[in-house]
Amino acid sequence: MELSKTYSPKEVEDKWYAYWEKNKFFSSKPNPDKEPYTVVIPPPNVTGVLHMGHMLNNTIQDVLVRKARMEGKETCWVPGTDHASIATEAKVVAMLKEKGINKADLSREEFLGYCWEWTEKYGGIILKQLRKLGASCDWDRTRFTMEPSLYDAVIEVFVDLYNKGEIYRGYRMVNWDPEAKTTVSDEEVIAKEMPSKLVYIRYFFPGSTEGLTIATTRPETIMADAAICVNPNDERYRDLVGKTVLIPLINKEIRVIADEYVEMEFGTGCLKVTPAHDQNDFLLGERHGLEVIDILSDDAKLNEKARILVGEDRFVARKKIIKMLEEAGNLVKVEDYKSNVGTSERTGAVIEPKISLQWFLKMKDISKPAWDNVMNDTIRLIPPKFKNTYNHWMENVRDWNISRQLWWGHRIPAYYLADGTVIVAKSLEEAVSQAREKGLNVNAEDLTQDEDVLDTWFSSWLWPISVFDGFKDPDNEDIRYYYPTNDLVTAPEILFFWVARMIIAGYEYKGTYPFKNVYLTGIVRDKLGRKMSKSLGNSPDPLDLIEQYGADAVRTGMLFSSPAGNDLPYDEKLVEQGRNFSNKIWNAFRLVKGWETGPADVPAAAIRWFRARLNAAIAEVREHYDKFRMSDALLATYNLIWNDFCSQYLEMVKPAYVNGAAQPVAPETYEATIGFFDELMRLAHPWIPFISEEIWQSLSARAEGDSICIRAFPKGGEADPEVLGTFELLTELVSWVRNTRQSKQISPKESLPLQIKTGTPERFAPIEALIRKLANIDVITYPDDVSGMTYVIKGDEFGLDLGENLDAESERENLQKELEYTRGFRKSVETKLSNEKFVANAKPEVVEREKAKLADADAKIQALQEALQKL
RNA sequence: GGGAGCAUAGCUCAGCUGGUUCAGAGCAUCUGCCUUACAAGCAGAGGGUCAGGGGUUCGAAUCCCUUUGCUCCCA
Repeated sequence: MELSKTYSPKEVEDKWYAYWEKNKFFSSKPNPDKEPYTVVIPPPNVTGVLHMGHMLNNTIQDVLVRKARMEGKETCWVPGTDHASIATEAKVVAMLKEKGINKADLSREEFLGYCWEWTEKYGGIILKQLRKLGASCDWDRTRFTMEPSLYDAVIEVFVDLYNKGEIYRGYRMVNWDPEAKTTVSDEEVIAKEMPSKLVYIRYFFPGSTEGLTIATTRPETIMADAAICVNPNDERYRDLVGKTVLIPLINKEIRVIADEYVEMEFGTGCLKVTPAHDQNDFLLGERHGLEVIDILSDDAKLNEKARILVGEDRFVARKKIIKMLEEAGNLVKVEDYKSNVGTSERTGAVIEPKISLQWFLKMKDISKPAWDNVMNDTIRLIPPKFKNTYNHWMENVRDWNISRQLWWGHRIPAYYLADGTVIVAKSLEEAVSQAREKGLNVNAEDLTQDEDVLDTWFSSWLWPISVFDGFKDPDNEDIRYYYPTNDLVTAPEILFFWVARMIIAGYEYKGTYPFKNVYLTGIVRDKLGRKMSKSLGNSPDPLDLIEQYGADAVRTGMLFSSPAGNDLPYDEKLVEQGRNFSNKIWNAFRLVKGWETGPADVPAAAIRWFRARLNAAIAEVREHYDKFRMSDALLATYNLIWNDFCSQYLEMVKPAYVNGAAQPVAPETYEATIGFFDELMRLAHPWIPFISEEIWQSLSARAEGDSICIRAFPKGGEADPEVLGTFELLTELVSWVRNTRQSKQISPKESLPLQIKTGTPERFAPIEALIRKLANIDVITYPDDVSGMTYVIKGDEFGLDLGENLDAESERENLQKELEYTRGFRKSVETKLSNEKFVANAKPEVVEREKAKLADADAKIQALQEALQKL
């Protein structure tokens, strides 16, 4: 069969993925005889599509999972999606708008119907895309946060925490999106620097022409002022504390208070305190018992509490009020100013800090075990630098606002009576019976359920438990076997939103950690260092990349340069490098497959060497894996295959051509090489699952239903240091010959004679054939003296007779330079060794090493001197 | 404003408990090759005050202090 010169991944990848799925290699059942290895996927948005961040994150998971599977563990990678309240609702609202339908005109049920329709249409896309990447998830276990079992879990947990007194309802400052008319979470607020005005306004004392001046960027909120605040250490205003001033235009009397929060240097040092419309002012208001006056309606227009400008939009009011203040004689001056303004990620509207009635989860007590067990390394964060960030967050943990003014999601199971009494229960029926138990004479019609839904994270924090139905059926086989899971791979951006909260839920509901290791990936950035995003249009489409280069190439490309926790500066060159790697492997395979076996010499030394080299590399790769150094593990595998196997080993053993005909290789050579190739493919399989399977299947006859996926990951063995040392010598010698040819412009095709002067000719005997082959040497002799171009490795001397090509003068110069360098080197080693403190303090093996360096240098100097004399 | 991190070759980064090969890898550059697996390749080469300064140590890219310049998180 003729094999193409270049590897074409497309058919190969589709073929093998279908084969894997058909044979259910990725499905898992609890097996008490095997050690479980479990990973839960960070659920992507149900209506999302695959982006570069998913690619990075899921490739790392797949590598870990595939390796564990090959190591014989009962491996279970649970896939799924979350419902993404805000994102999905926004998409559905936009879709309806295009059809001319307004959400406000729909009933809750009608709207949810559209949401489910949307979910069914787009919900599976991202999971299909993960298959293209090669993700070895147990697809039969695919879960969704809105499916019945997981939905019920969320409701159950809410009720439970409410009954434990951990959930309460209260007024809090939230990020209000006046366009979407909902609360948005902190991470959905994007700070933008915007030009604004700093307005200086005079507040007069009652019945006086005296007053004080404040500076504000929000003059339209003065009607909501509850106080003026100054710093208690501020000499200028000390006397004013306790007095009152009048709010301009509405002449309302407010107090002057003192608090260290106020910065004396900023503005005039006087701060107007508006508890309803600023987070810090709200806290200040709480401390000083100030009134909260909300003058804005849900769509950010002034309401009747403002008394003036009622019905005006906040930005229009801002302009108008400046003019009014000027006319009333309260305006001092207006300065240009730049301020950071929060905007909504979804709608772009300027976020309004707003007092609102919300549901909260108390965090202080419930998060304690989650805090402790990360700090004491029961759960390891990788890289560990994130412990600092985690600690800081836990130290200052704030109550979690879990309600969202949306419809798509888990509806809060709180039921209200007409008088405002709240009953929290799993269902309306239970709420009714609960109310009756309390002696209330109510029917279902008397209860109204809370309109709001829960934050999406309030369902995904249960993910590692709920995917195994750990709430519905707390003692089932799956949860007992798979929980706690092993590794979690995710982005540092959601360390608190998701990871910390899963740990909290883990301890609260299972009494133990949800996973052992948390690997935090970096963020994929473009060449300019910008985060890849759809709106910037700087992200390649992952599926196009896979189409163009193959999934294996994209996987390796992503991982070549992505140490844990560090950002990945994406460059298509990396994917190209990945593709080239596939191609290299493919061509090595073509070479080996083309061999005919027959009577021939066996390059035993080469085989012995590669065995040793392979063992050393496997040990190195395993160590990198153990420490989660993914890029290093990949690069070690890559270099082993490309440099050691292809450039060195295959060149050593491949048959020569005689009279245009390829010579046969010995059966032993063929067997050994196929064996190595097999092992290399297994070692590389987690990184490049498709091509490794393709080649592995063709190396030897395989049974139907067999796969590299389920074969053993190489364990390696002792790497003979003697053999490795001899080959280092060989490599240096060959490089020198090649280098000499290059600099003297002698064709690689012209063979040369080599002289070796050594005290240990037995070291060279087994590698003579290899020297001949790799350096194109015809005759090797062992004279007492070498001549021509000479070279020294440790104490051995080598000579190449170049005839007229030899330039004695430049050769002398080279040797002289080498000699000087070696003498300098020797001197530095000697200085070290003659330093008593060094010999006394350094570890014995370090001293031994220095002594060996000295001996080597001595031998080399002697050999160099001899060579120089002969010239 | 509070906290954390980073600075090593033109670029992206390794360098793990201070000590062989300690100044590395990949990409890029340059030179020579279409050598019967691979030009998506082969064989070579050049390139660095380890951000600046100080200290600890027999010994520092590595530990400590400091200056400068970036980044992230929290407010």
